[in-house]
Amino acid sequence: MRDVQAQLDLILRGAVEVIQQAELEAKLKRSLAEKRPLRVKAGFDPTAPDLHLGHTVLIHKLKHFQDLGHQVIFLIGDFTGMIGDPTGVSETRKALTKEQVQDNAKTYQRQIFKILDPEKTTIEFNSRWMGPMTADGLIELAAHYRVARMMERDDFQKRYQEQKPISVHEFLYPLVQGYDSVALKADVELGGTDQKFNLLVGRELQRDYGQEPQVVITMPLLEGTDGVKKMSKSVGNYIALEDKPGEMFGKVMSISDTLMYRYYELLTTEDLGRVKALHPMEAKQTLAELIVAQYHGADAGKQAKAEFQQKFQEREFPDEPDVRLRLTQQDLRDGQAIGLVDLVAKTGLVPSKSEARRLIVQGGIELDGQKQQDANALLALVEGRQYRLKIGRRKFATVERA
RNA sequence: GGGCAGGUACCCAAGUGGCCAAAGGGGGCAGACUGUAAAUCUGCUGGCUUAUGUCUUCCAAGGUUCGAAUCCUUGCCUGCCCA
Repeated sequence: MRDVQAQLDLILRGAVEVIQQAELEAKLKRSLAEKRPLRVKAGFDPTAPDLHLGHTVLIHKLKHFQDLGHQVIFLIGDFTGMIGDPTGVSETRKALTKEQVQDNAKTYQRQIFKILDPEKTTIEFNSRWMGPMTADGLIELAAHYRVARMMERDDFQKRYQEQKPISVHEFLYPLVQGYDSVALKADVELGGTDQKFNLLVGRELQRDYGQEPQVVITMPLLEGTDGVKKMSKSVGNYIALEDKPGEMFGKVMSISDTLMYRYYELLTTEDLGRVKALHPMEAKQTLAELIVAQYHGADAGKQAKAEFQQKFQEREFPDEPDVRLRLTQQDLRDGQAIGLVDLVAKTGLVPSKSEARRLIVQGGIELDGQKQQDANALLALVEGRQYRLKIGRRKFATVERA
């Protein structure tokens, strides 16, 4: 184990806030002296089956602790997941069923080991202690915190002022998360900056339960692909760890340059000075390749890059279209031609015929490289020939007569 | 339990009897421009056999009316105030 200063350097990298740094130093010092690794906890809500890059900011930080020889606890909030974290939401979240939570939790375990060392990682479920807790226990827990303190929370207050609903069970969420730290005797808890309130509840509860309060380390929230809102499953601006290589690559490429540097900072170990010296597009492709490689392997990274260049940069038709359409005799009018609108709609890459028509009129459709703008066009397709249909910017289909 | 204010398209939100498939904003999609982006500008954004056509929409079910997102009744949901 490295000395305190060396550990601090790594631990503080990228961190927004440490509460309290002096306590952290003391804990590290003692850990070193007693050869007792710190217990480092980070909790995740299994609200959706996929982890995304936003979560990996924390997971990377866990990895740092792991590399320093500390005990990393990946806490799956299967119990809290049924409550739904009210943090940052403007309305009550829907609760998940037990089955959903379990399925999602399984996926989580598979995904995090692309970063963490499975041998050295403890996985916990907070249902282990929350499940058996009786109503008495819950009431006792609830007695440890005040409503006024609860309402200090920005999001609760905002909702309250805006006359939006707050359910009582949402108050339980911070309490349970805090109690997790008690149950796990956590020395350190990691979380996003938005989690600060919940993390601090942990400190207070630990103190109340006679434990030394955990050190809280907050990490920045990674912005999603839109570059504005935090990456989140519910907003849909996320890059999932299990996105297909091509999709993952494409999503990374669609982010703004500013955001790209942020991703470099938080998701890689690349030297930022060196990255900034590169042409932005080069840098972005390298980033995309790095990320794909981490989750799908080096080959997949290279391949995704090559495909992307072919498909978008060279504006060539990809080897693998999204859809291969084979038209039968019934699809053709008089056994010969097909309306352009019908053809586009038949690929299923467009939600309705009206949408297909709109795309045509707006110049979003190309057949064999030719822009098609006549919505009423009838196409006579030659048998045995393959046609290439480009729909919008990123949808491709091949068409032939069966 | 009582009083009051609300529930409109993916989201926010306007609309209080016909001119409403429903203003405006956001988001999304497309085009131009580019570095494949971002930013910007423009257009589109319920479905259908594309029609100055038609069908289905404004919490739900009934009702009034030639005609309802708009009025009435009941129900469900949300918030506030009082108890």
